[in-house]
Amino acid sequence: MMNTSVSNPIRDQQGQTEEEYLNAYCPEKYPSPSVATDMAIFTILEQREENYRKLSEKKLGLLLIQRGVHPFLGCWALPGGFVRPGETTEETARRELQEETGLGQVYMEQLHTFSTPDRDPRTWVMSCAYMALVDSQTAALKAGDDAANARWFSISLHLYNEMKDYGRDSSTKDIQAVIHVQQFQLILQPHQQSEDPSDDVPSLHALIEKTTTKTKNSESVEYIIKENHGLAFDHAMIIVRALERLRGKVESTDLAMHLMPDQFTLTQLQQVYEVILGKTLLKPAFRRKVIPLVEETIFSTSGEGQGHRPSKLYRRKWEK
Amino acid sequence: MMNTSVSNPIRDQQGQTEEEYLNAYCPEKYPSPSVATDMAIFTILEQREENYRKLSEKKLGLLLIQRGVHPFLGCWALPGGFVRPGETTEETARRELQEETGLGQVYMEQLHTFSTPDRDPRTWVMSCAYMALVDSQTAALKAGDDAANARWFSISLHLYNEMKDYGRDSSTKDIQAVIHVQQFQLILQPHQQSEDPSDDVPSLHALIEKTTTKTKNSESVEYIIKENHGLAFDHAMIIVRALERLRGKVESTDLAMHLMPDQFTLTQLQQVYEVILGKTLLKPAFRRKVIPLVEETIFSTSGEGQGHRPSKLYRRKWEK
DNA sequence: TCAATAGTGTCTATAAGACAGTATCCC
DNA sequence: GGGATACTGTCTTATAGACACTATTGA
Repeated sequence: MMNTSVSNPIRDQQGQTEEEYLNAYCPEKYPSPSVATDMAIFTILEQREENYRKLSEKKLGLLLIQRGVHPFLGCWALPGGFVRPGETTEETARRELQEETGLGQVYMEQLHTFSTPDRDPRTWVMSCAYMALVDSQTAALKAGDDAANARWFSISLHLYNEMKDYGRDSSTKDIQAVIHVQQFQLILQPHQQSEDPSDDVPSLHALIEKTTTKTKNSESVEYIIKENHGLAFDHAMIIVRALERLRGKVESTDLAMHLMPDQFTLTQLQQVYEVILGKTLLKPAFRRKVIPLVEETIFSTSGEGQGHRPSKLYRRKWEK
Repeated sequence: MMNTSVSNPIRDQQGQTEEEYLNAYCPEKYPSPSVATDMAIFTILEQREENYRKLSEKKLGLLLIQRGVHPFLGCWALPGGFVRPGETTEETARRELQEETGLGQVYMEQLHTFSTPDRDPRTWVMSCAYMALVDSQTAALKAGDDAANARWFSISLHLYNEMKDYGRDSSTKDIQAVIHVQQFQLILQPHQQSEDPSDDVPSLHALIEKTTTKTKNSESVEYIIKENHGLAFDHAMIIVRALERLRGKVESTDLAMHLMPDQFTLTQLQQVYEVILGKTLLKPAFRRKVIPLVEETIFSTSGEGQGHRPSKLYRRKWEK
C-alpha cells in the first residue's frame, strides 16, 4: 500500500536499519483484543393494506439474528463475526453480509468502533460496526432464505424523556457547561413475513440514554443502555447510533436511493424518507428537492387494483 | 454496562447455562490484531504580520511527532499508541493526548478505524483514529513543551486532479456506474515556533487519490496514497480523512468554537472558518450565521498598535 | 360517483449572496 | 490624512413552507 519507505537506510540507536529491525521484530505479545464487526442492515418493509385503494404502508426494517449459543442465548443480535487475519474490517463485514443474507453489492459504511472492555462477557472484544442499506425488492427475496433465525424487525425510535441542565459557575453565575440528557425508546417488532400468524417472536425493546455534555473546551456524547429486553450485547446502542447516522445522512445526501428498487414513484420515495426521518413531509417541497436526483422513465404504475390515478415511475439519475 | 442478561437460565445444546458457559470459556486463541489509536490534533496557528495595521494571518495546524524508532524512523507521525487492556479506545486517545501534549479537556471525536492488514510493517495493527481540536491559546502554551520532536505543521489540502467516468451498459448505453477520481495534494509545513530561522525541519507532502464509485446498489470510497514524502504509515490518509470530516462539520455545526480562545472577535472567528474551509466568506452573511452562536462581552480589542477601529469581543453562547 | 392517489401552481416567509456605504482607530 | 479593520443597510436571488387546486383511476 504505502510502504514507500522501502529499505530506509537510516540506522536507529541500536544501529539497525529498518530492514534489520523488521526482520528481528517479534510481535511483542502484549495482550490484544479480538476484533469483530457487527452490521446494522436496514431495508424498507411493506405492510399489506386491506383497503384496495390505499398504498401499502412502509416501515424501516432492521435484520436481526437469534443467537443459538451463549452468551445471550436466545437474544437477538446484529449479524456479525470476527475479523480474520489478512482481512480488513470492511471485508469481514461483506463476508458476513454474504453469509447471512446472500447479498453482495449493497451500500455499506463504517459507523463506529465500540470498545468498552466488558461489552462482551466472554473476553475483550472490540466491535467495528457497519451500516448497510438493502433495497426492498432484494431484501424481500432474501428475507426468509437460509438462516432459520434471521428476521426483519421494524424499528422505531422515539424520544421518551428529555432534560437540559446548565452548569453555572457558583460565583459569577456564568454558564460553564450544558448537559443534555435524552432518553430514547427503541422498539423492534418482528415483521410479518409469512401468512402464519402463530409466529411467536416477541417484540424487543430498550431504553437508551444519550448524554451530551458541552463545556468551553470539550464536548462529549455518551450512550447508556438503561433497559434492554431481548437484544444481545450492547447492540441496542449500536442500533441507535446507526439510526441516528442514517437519519442524518438521508437529510443531506442521496443515500435513500439505495433503499429503492430500480423503478419507483416519487410517492414511494417520499414514504421512504418519511419512514426514516419519522415525520411527514410536504409533497411539493419534497418533489422540488428530489427531482434533480431522479429521471422519468416511460413507465407508470399500470392499473391493477389501484383505484386511483397511475403514477409515473422514476429511476435514479446519474449525471447531476 | 449492559449485562442485564445476568444469569440467563436457558441452557444451550451442551446443556450449559450462560454462567457455566462463561466460567468454562477459554479465550480461543485465534490470532487477533493489536489495536492502536492515532490522533489528528488540529489547532489554529498565527503567523506574525510585519505590517502593524494588518491582522495576523491564520493557518490550520496539525500536530506531528517525529519518530525516533523503526519503522519509519525519522518520519513524522500522528501522535498515538496502543490500546491497553481495560481501556476504551477513547481512553487511549485521551491518555496519549495527555502524555504528548499535556492537554486534557479538549474536543475529541472518533474518526474511522483503519484496518488494512499491512498498514504497519511490523505486524497486524488496526488503528482507531480520533480527531481533536485545541484552542489556539492553549496550543500556543503547550507547543514546544516536552517532546523535543513534536511540532505543529500548517496543513493545506488542494485538489490536484479530477476525473469523472460513467460506466455504461454496452448494449443499452445506460449509465451503470459513476466513478469519480480525485487526487489531493497534502502539504504540511513546519510552523515557525521559535525565532530561530535555522530550523531544518522540511515540508512534508503526499498525494492521495480518492476514488468514489457509485453503482445502482452500492457506493464505495477508497483512498490510496500515491506519493508520500516524510509521513509514517498510512497517516497521510488519516490526515486527509480527518480534514474532510473537520470541513464537513465546520459547515454544519458549531465545532469551530472549540478552536477559539475564551474571547474573540467575529473577524477572528471568520478567519478560522475560512482557514478550515479553504475559501473566503462574505462578511455580512457570515455574521448573520454565527450571531446566534455567540454573545457580546463588554470588551473590545483595546488599541495597542492596531491602526484601525477596535472590534467587539464575543464569547460562546450557551442558551440557544 | 366516490375515495383514494398524482401532480401542479402560487403565495409567503425565511435564508443566502452580493455589494455599497459609514465608522473608527493609530501612525 | 491614509490605510487598515469594524460594522450595518439593503437589494436581489434562491430555497423552504403552506395550502389550494386540478387530474385520473378502478370498483
